[in-house]
Amino acid sequence: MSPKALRPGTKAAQPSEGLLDLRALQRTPGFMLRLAQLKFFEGFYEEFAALGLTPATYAIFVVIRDNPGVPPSSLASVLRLRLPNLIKILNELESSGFIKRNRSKSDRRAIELMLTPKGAKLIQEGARLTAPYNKKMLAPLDEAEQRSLLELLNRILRF
Amino acid sequence: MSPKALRPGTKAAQPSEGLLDLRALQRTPGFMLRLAQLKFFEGFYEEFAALGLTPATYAIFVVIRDNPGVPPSSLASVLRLRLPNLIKILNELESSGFIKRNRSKSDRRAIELMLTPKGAKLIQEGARLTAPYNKKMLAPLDEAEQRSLLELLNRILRF
DNA sequence: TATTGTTATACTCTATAACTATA
DNA sequence: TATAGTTATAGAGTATAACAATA
Repeated sequence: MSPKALRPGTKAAQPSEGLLDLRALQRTPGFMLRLAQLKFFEGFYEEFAALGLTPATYAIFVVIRDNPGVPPSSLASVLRLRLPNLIKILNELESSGFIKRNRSKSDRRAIELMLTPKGAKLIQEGARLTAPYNKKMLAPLDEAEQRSLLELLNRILRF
Repeated sequence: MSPKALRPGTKAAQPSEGLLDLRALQRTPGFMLRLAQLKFFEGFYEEFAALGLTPATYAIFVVIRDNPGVPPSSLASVLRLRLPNLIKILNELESSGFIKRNRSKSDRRAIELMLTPKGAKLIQEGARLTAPYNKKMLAPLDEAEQRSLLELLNRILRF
């Protein structure tokens, strides 16, 4: 692969950035996943800032859109958020008029989450930014490689 | 691919987890990267807890080991940590006797970071856990796919 | 004046415990 | 008694501003 700066075992002092031997980290999937995720989230904030969407609220909108009536507990589970932390976000989204909470008729403890028309409009606008955003983030990969990456990630997570 | 629960546009109420339509998120690289990273970090804490290593300190040890004399500013840059946040971790690692700070002779503002023998021993023990840990995390992928994933992540990050 | 390292501090994200209302 | 949702709160991670020492 990339013949990286070979810096043998010299005791050379203060190596400056760019000349560092990072090969061990480059072979560490967890570290590379962290850097990739940081890159995607930073890019997301730039791209979606005008709409006020964050990665978390984007995912929340998408799941409610595709699963109207989903309860907070299921939503927290699939998004890997703790329920109390999700509730805080839902409170903001509801008081801003983007989502609605309905009491279930069959189990009056349960909440059914729905998008309001305002929320549906917001995620629809967000969805229009998604393709160009992903394209920019994945620019170094060709189409087949982009599909491959997604498939490998899905397999790791056993979806 | 996986013929996922097809749930057409029924207005069906309170879909329970496992029956949710998550196809949009599964096609969202940023979201899948977040889930994969969470999986790797949770697995890391289980595997390395006995040694007291975190993902952050593991990476710090590896970079100093492979680049003795590296200054904090370069370290922060490659690990994508803000310098003040890295300094706090370095203070703990130094007072625990794992690393040492030397003043540079040529530029007396600069710090050269080194592992102590104790620190070198710790990362050596940590390195022995790395292969089995990565193998467990990547178990759903065969060898070629594991290499492919790493290479795609490296390309995204232009390493 | 600019740069390296450092401290102090604020903010966001995440985690746990406890409460309510329904079952 | 157990469960879904909620509140309060503590902790970890991450951000900016300001300062000391040196260049």
